[in-house]
Amino acid sequence: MSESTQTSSSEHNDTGTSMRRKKATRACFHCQKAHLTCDDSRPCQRCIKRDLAASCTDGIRKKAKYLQDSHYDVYEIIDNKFYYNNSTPNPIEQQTKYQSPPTPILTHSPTPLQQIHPGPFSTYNETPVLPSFTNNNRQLMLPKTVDESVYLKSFGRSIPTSPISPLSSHFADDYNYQQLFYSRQHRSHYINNLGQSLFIAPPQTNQTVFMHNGFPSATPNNIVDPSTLFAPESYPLATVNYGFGSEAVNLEYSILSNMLSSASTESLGPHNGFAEIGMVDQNWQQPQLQRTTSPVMTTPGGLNGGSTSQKRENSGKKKMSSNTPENVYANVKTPFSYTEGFHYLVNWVKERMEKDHIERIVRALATFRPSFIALIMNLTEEDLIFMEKCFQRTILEFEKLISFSGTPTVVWRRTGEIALVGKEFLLLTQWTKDQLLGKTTYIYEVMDNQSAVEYWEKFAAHAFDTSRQSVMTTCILMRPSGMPVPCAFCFTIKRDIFDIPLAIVGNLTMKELDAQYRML
DNA sequence: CACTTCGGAACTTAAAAATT
DNA sequence: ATTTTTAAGTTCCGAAGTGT
Repeated sequence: MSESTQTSSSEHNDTGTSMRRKKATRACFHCQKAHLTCDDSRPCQRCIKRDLAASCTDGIRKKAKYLQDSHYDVYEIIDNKFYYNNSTPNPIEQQTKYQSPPTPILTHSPTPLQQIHPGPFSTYNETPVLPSFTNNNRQLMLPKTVDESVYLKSFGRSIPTSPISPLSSHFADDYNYQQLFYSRQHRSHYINNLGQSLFIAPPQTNQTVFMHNGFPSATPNNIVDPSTLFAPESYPLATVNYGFGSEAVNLEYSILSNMLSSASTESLGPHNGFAEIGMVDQNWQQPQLQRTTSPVMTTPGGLNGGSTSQKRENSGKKKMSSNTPENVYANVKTPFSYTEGFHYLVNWVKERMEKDHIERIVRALATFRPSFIALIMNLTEEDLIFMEKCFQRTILEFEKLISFSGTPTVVWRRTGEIALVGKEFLLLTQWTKDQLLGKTTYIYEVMDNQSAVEYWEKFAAHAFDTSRQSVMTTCILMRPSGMPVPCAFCFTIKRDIFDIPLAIVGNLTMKELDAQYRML
């Protein structure tokens, strides 16, 4: 302890040869990976020497453990009301850890009461807890757990070299391996639990969907725990007890098991809006992943860094040939199948992400799934076809618009499938139009892992939040060369007439790197 | 002999516990 | 309220391995 003070205090008043050099406040990705001395400049000296200047970005830092399992990662306060989104802790840990109730999600405006509840609440014998703000549990106190506060704090003491570093970071596949074992001990505990929560067959539950007035609403969340409905602490119309406790688990199970195992639900035919989104429970307790034996999954892609970019040999790319409104209306004869996209997402994530990232994405998906189902369930095939026409028609309009804007822009579907790219985006990312549109490419595939996770979390949080359309954030795009491009990222969710996200328009501008180059 | 990899010591940070 | 302890994370030294 005294050692360390000595070292740091002597750093600039003493020329002694024995003096230890000051450590870099933040090692770059390459140095971190190589366990070598870095410095605070970007690109750092070592990277310059090794010709890695272009990709010298801040290394990844793990979120502190106490923050890792915080489910209040992203808060927003809007009109004194309070949304949360993002990763809930591993339910198993959570059970013991959080005596405190989940934070209710307030909808921005009263909407018709609607409930979807995934069966019995106490699968694991935990009683649903009532929401309350009076609790003084640290986890419920805003400033402590808000991402931003962490951010600010770190600014307070030592200014991070990269302003975007706390939010996103470059995550190369091979590095996942190291990450995974970086701190084996406490991690393995976490991973084991997660393994269980994700891959052990869930108890059987029937999902019931309650609608109010037969009226689907655009409420961000619609799980209502009946026991909280009449509780004084509960909110007048739509209280949420979701993402916590057993429901969360069930939903997670269902979404995962369904998405991972079910054969294509596409064949279910018309009137089954469920199939359309590919996130249905349709026999979800049936082919219950054979994984029960090995709860700890090995992430094939992530662990060996091997299967880098095995592209799906996309079967039938439904190209949007129509380039006039007339064509759109004439040519679209079937609904667009989103199922494939969601399945692909799950496989993609499974293949190249670390356990906790998988978990976060699955949770994010589970967050909007109920709303999705509620909205989609009473759509007819015709509606779906109509929506697809709308989509394609919209794309046509965007196409014109985008050609005039100078901002790198991409438009993708709710599954992430890229539908339109501006030339500035191509310049920025160095992908060719053909690479992105020629075969189905998903927006998260051109992001680094961390950014992909964050994107899905943010999308989940805003998918059904009609009070705001745009989300500002940052993300790191990956060039074909593997070079990360840190960007400011703003995306806008365009919804269809049923309030279902239809298209997402993303604007990206390069960040940080140009600043670094200017420093040279 | 140069270069790479990586175990683990040294250091940093921040929460929790102890002390005033 | 302040200080100390504890726990968990990060950096990078230097030993060991690999290539030429």
